[in-house]
Amino acid sequence: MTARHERASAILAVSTVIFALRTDEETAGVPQVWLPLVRRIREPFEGRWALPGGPLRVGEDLAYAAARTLNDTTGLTPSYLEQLYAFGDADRSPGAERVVSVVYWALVRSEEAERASVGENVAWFPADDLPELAFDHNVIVQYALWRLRTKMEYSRIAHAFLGERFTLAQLRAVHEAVLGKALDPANFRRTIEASGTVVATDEYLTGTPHRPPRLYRYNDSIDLADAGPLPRQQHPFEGRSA
Amino acid sequence: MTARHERASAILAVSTVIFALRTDEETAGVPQVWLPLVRRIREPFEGRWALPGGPLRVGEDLAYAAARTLNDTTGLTPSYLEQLYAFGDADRSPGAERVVSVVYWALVRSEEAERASVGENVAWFPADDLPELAFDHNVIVQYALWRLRTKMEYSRIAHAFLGERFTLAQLRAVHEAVLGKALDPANFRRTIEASGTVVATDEYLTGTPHRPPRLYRYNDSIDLADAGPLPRQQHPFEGRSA
DNA sequence: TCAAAAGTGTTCTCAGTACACCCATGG
DNA sequence: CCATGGGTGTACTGAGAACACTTTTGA
Repeated sequence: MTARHERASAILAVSTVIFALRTDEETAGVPQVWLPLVRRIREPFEGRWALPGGPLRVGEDLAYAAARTLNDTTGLTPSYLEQLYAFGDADRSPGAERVVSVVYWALVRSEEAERASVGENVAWFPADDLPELAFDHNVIVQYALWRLRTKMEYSRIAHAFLGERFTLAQLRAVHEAVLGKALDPANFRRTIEASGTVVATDEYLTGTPHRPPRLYRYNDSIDLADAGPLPRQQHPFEGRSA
Repeated sequence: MTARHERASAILAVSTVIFALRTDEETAGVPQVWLPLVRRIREPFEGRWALPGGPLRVGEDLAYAAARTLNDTTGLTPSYLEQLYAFGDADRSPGAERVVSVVYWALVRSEEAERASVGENVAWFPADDLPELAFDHNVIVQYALWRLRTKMEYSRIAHAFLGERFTLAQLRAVHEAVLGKALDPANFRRTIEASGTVVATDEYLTGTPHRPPRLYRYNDSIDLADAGPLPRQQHPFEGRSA
């Protein structure tokens, strides 16, 4: 009949797909989407790369656990964090007990991404050229990428890759990197300005070899109105510097 | 550091928000969105209405568990089932141990909804006029309703409320009920026909007090392409008749 | 022949796109 | 003064909204 107080027979974990823009040496200045992965140090899939994550602690909210575990493993503090999907198919962890993973996706600013701890067991990979990952993590990353691209087109998340002030060219570069195609500068400018998501400041970026572009800032007063009626929890975890 | 093999300190359950269109006596033929709820028979929130659901069984996929528990409690078989969100805030189950709920939302055809078991502990409610529910279920229903409305505008889920053959007026009535506003019949027809989501049959619905409308059917050959790269699992649970 | 819904045609608006062109700065 | 990206103007296109109009049935 209805729910008994049996224990659900599953381990509950939280993982996060972290996206940042990085400029590869090869791609010569054109930023691309990268993500940090951690190497597994035990079976199953020992030695394989996997999404950062960990178990949910007592009294810890899901979003908080996502932010905490990603910080523990990569040292990063995300500027955007959103739940992606709960993966719980019975066969996703062959041999071992079934794990239900509540997966989040996160964005980090480029400056923040520089500071990330890298080492033997943490490394960055281009999002559309990954090795074979542990568990079903390849599928998960694909889905997260799809969500990132889809949401980029109707939402305001691009700002989460940038700092406080930015030029429209920088904002456009974010869109281009995520969508993987060039955008018309003139039309992009008009679309963004019409949306009211950014506000022009009276500052300009100097030192360029051409006309100095105006700096803009994020317009906080605009309601996102695209995440549905779920209560906002924009920054569930304000970084704990080591 | 990374995930230990500790047990996550949470009970894992699956619940479902079930939507169907019903024609109230009061609203005189205009269908509205309704949903079935079950009455809780133990603490916490004993006596309150709640979403149907239950614990996840060993070796059972999440979507399957959603379809099974909703069938167990309401007797319904959904024509559409999709994951909504994982709710796991530490304080959502006051007093009791924290429960992480993976919530699904489902659509059932009107004929199927008629057959639903109703009784002392199962009843239907209009979706936008609910009593105070157990746990955070009011918020969950609000979110599911938002998803239903959002998805209705760019996807093909409306068919899940109807049978094999239907008129465009019936399809339009589904949209109108979900969106809560009237739509222009002429423009609706053109939009739907242009989308290629339905195919005209050479049958007509007779017995109307006016010109008999043509019957259409769902176009299976069109890819939805709106759910992202997640593997399809359209009908995880093919009803188990009691 | 009339009411009512099925179905068609026409126009308007607006967002997105393509692309020509001027502006301002460092070298 | 010139190369380069910043920034503006303008025209084209397609989707959606508004609404007038014709068609086909039962009563």
